[in-house]
Amino acid sequence: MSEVRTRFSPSPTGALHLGGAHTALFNWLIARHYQGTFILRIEDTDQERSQEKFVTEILDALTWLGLNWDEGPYRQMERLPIYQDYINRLLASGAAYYCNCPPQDAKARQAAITRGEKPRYDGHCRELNLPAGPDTAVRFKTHHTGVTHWDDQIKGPIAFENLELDDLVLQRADGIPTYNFAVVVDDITMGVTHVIRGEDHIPNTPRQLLIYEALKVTPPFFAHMPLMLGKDRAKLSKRHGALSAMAYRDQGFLPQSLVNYLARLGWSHGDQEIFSREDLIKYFTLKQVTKSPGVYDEEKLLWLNSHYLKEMPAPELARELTPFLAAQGITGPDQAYLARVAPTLSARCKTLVEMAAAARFYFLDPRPYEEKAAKKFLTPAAAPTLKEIAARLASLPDVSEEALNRLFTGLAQSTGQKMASLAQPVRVALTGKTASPGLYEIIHILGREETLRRINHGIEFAARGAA
RNA sequence: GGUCCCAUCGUCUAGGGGCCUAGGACACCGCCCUCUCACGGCGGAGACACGGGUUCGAUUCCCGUUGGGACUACCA
Repeated sequence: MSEVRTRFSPSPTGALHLGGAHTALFNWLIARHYQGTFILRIEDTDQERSQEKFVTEILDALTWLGLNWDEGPYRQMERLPIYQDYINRLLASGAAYYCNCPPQDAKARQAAITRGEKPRYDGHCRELNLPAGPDTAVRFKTHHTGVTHWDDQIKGPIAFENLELDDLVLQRADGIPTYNFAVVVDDITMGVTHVIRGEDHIPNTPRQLLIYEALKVTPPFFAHMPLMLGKDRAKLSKRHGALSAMAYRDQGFLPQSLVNYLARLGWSHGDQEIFSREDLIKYFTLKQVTKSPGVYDEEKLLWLNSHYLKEMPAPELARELTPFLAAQGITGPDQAYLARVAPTLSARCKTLVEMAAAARFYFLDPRPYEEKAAKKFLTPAAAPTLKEIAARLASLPDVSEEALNRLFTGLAQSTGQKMASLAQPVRVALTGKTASPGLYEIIHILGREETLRRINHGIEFAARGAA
């Protein structure tokens, strides 16, 4: 096979959401798998809704996800002369014609659908041979007979009766091309070999195929991916709380989690669930893409994220965690200290946001204590125990985890108290909570001095029943 | 409404005629580990939408039904 060229072509009318990231990933993966080229194209012909800030956001999101592009970003609005050239060819060959009918009214169209009618252009100007002029659009002269079909690389053979298609507008009255025409011209001129997009584009494909035919160009392969659905099984959208890729970053997800999750939605490689980027590039082919749509499941994404959090080396984890600490009021944390802190938290947290919150006590005084925790464990009865622990801790030669283990188990044996009744009051004094990383590792990281300070505060609280 | 797409545990999926007593993963439940919470380990519950064919034999192939979805613009 000659060079494989895929493209991702978002319209900058919103941020890059999960569905878009899914499509972008599949295109990127195919390009990388076949050592081809991944093209980025901005489809900004909708002047009304396109915004420059979304272009920036989309580029940032793709970059964050690690979906680097080899060509582009091309912008359709910068390619107007190219489309005009192709329009002229179609006009010249009689495959297109001018039309000055008023644009179809959106409301009227909806009404027609609910009435059970098919809203389609009546072909009024089809044979009128109108010249160019103001308020004049260019329409495609669709064959009324025959069948248009293709062998979809994911879905298999798909066919449409040409009679079902009407004469679509190729170029608006203002000279700007419409989607179905611009894609074809772009995919031709950019040498795209595999058009991989959501299955919501299936109905567009026969129209585009007819344009290829009129242009006498061999069409690329088409592959229509299964859509990503919300819990209600409808196409994922804002009302499902579908977030932009960047929002996932802000919620403490790692890009590798998202990439792994998105790759496994609609694609599989045997029973494997965890895929490195290299694995994905090595194994990803269209053959293993499923036909049926998949429901977005945040629990599984969360599981993947916790997996990658656990697996991440401490220094890197410290670096990733740093920006999230700011929200906790912790700025410019010592990276070496944070690199000791982070691994104690990584198995207990599913996102960086959670982890930053859980890291709080390592940097800040745990008071005020969590009310229930203090009430249950920092009781007057616990005060003597805490004092004894403080005393023994003060005279401990070193605060290694082994030494601490001996201290606590020794105390448990000599006093006959359960470990839990020894550990929990200390835990609350040190962290303000009943759940935390292991006591010995906390003490070891906090250091003897800080630990004693906090235990003493705990003793004060326990003695007088208040902070 | 019309056209098109889809159909295995709640979810993501493996399997594409006999290997299926249908496998894995998330979530769920139980047990173990244990200073708490997690991690981890072990175990459990849980699916081939329905009806016809084809075949010695269908989860797997064909048709239909049902269900779900997408599209139906001078949006992309």
